[in-house]
Amino acid sequence: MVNKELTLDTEEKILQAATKVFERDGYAGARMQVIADEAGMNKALLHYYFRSKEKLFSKIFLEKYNKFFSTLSILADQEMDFFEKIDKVIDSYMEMLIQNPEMPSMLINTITHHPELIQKLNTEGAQKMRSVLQFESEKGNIIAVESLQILTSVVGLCIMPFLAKPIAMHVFKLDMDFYQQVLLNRGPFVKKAVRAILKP
Amino acid sequence: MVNKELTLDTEEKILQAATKVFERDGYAGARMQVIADEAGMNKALLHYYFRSKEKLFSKIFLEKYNKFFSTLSILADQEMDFFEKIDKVIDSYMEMLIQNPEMPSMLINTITHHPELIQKLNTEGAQKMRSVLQFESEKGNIIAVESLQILTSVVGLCIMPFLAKPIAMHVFKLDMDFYQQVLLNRGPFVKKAVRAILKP
DNA sequence: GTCTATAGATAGATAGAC
DNA sequence: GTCTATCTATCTATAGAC
Repeated sequence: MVNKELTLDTEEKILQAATKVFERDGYAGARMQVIADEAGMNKALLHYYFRSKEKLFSKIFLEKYNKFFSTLSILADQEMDFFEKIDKVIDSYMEMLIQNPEMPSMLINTITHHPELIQKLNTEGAQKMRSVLQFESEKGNIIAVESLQILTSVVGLCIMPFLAKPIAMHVFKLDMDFYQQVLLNRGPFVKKAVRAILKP
Repeated sequence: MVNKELTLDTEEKILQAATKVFERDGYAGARMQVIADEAGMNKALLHYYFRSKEKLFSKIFLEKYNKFFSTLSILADQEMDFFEKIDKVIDSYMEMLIQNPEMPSMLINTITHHPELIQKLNTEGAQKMRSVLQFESEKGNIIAVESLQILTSVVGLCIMPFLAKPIAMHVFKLDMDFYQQVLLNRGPFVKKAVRAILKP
């Protein structure tokens, strides 16, 4: 197996470079010229392959986020204890976040600048999870509350330290290593927190 | 007292119009021409009063967010029961969020596009709150865990339904009235949730 | 202070050679 | 498919009249 870098075809090179630049600079801050430089080719080629900046971003965005939502769908369908299932959701969130810490802020930025893309996200996985919560709530296994309150709590608990990283590091004068440790400890903390919240 | 609109001087008119447009469109999406139209005057006047788009945004951003941080500072200093203090923080968050639901996403967008502005935020209030948490944790009144885990949890629980609003409404096919009710019920839910999390 | 007109710069997109 | 050169649109910012 040769070095993957060398075997990438042009389209893949563009997608990889664009992903990097969009993650770092956001949609508005990203420049087609910078993506071209990063991919080691000319600007015109980006348009040859993807027509426009908008279409290039759309492709990357939907692939990234729909992949995560489909993970959610698979988990919802599996036969297992409810709390085990919640733990697996949290694990899957944390794994994704450690690998892609910019995903939450990229999603928020996209809501502001490309609300139409939100309409194209797969909704199945999240819907299934909501049903699971409603079922457990009706059985009395967890607190009786609108399931949206629980869903937003789990998501908020998972992603907040990633969203807040730049502010928290400035406000509390923290270094990268310390903050990274906080992030790595987040999963176990959230699991305990969610159990405490859900107790009827 | 006459209608406030009529008595505003030019500078205030600009600030009000700009606030509205920046909130709705974000910094990158905002247009000086649109702000001028909204304020009922010419584009050149905006530059006459504020020099540049950047300076205009900076002024509005810092005023808005530092005001909230100073509220936090005042609360931290007050003599009262710890859990009462936490409840007041949550009340103050929820009140601000109901009035300004776009504040969290505006802050996230600013982190991406103007990281230098983050450096100018008042840090005192949040630092005091962290000390309060560390003190209670050492006394054994609440769980023993890095105080950042708790701070990010409280903030995350409060703001998540506001950040997630467009996505949640799409994914679960909800109408505005229903979602507004979820937001109004958030405060009491978060108070209970935080108590559950903090129990040693 | 407030306006009209315009300069100046940037960046996405395309034409056309190879 | 890939490149260079260029068009075109957009938007911030300023010059200058009133």
